[in-house]
Amino acid sequence: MGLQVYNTLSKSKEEFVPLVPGKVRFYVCGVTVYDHCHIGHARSAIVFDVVYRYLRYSGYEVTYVRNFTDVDDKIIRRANAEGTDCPTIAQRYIAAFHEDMDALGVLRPDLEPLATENIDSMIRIIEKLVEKGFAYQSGTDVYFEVEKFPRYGKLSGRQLDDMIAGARVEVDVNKRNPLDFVLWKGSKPGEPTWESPWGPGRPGWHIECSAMGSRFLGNTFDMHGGGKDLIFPHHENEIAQSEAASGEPFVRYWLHNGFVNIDNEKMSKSLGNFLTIGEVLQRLHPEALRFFVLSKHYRSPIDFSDDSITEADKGLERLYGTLEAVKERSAAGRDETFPDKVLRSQDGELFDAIAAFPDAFREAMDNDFNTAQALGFLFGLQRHLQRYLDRFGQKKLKGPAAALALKGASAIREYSAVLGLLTREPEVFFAEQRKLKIGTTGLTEAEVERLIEVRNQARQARDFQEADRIRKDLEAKRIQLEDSPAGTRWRVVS
RNA sequence: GGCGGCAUACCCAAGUGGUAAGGGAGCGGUCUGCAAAACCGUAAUUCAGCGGUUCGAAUCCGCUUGCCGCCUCCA
Repeated sequence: MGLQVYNTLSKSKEEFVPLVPGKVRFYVCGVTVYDHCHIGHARSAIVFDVVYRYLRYSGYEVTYVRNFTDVDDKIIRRANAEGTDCPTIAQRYIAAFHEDMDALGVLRPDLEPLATENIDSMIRIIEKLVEKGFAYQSGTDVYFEVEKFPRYGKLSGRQLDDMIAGARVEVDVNKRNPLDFVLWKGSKPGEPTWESPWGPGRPGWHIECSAMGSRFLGNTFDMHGGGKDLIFPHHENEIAQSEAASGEPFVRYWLHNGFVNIDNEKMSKSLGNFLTIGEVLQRLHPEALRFFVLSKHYRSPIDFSDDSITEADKGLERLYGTLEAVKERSAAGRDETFPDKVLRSQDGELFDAIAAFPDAFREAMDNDFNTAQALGFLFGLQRHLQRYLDRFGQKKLKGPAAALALKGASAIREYSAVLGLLTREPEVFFAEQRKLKIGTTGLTEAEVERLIEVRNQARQARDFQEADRIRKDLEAKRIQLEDSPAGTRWRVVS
């Protein structure tokens, strides 16, 4: 069985069959660039990054588009507040977004279109909608008339009547139906403006994604992703506009990721429990944030807390710890190759675990991107590998013994790379961890290293009382020492 | 009011009809000068409760309880 994905449209898992065999056209709603991104954006970006990576790993040729909404009320407001213009604001936060994504190891999509560079496409769709009678001009605005589109509500599972009955639908005298949404807004003084058949103005939010999606991926494309909160109205409206205009189905599979809560509360600016990606990366390794996100299924809500990120941190360190051990202990014999029979004779259990791993990993990922299960399998392989290393005590591995260990390590790295994890050399990772956390201890790296040096001299002189005293002092400052034949390592514990 | 989701060991979490993965914490052991890390062992006769379908259910159906999200800009 191949890839199964949960499709919001059918509310069930479906076999993924791309429109064109071997190719996937994939669109994800990007961000509105008016402020720094928060960890909710990070989750969405990481989740769909893994979808992208896994599709490519599975052999698909993927065209991945993620837009920037760079014209919007919030951007205008911010520009006015700062006495500058919208492009300045947009460019600043696009740069910040890229900085965050790069730090998180989120791959750049194949295309990152800007709304403001696709106004013509939007106008053409709106023209077609007016022509076909799905849209009407009212004053200086143009609206989509939801009652003209019978399938309205099919994604979010709502009935028009139910929605109107809800108390929170805004009343607007310009609209024929309160649920009609704006396609084109007549401009007010001081706002960015484009010429159009309906006078100067700017596009509504929903039409942007319809236009960029169809322009770069065609009238019908395979996958569209975004946060759960976009299901209604944004994605519902995209479907209505696009399908009304083209007369073709818009998207085959809709994927939506769950929210991030903070200490079991919804993250929001009004609650003040808002964490930007930049803030979190001040104290948490980017791969640990990734690990945290991927340790739970992408559609479920996830709770960000000190405990949950500490767990993620420890899990990652365990994985990297084994990679480091392999690297240190298997230096010799790196270039030698041995037949499987020879490798298997070193340790049948490890050899078989390595051989069985790819299918297990794929099975997990094929099941609607079950990264949590995939991670579980990764730990299984890690344990086999570490157990194998431990069999040799402190001895260095050579020849086929080393080759088997290296084979295990490269299996771990190959598949964790599909998750965007374990992408660094282990010693680089641990050095980054120390650098990140040393600030919370009140010491500097140099001070710690000097104390370790003093302690090791004491140990050499067999003055264990002094050595243990230094270690205890460091421990009190949350610095943990590990003695090994390769020397003394240290880390900051949470 | 409408729509949808969730409830699995101390905590996090996978499991979607065949007899409970994994991680963290704890406890015991191995290793170690002692530690730490790692490894080994240990933890749910049971999956919110009740009823039903089935040879068989955490998994399907119904009801009950509790929690959460969306319906307004939102990842």
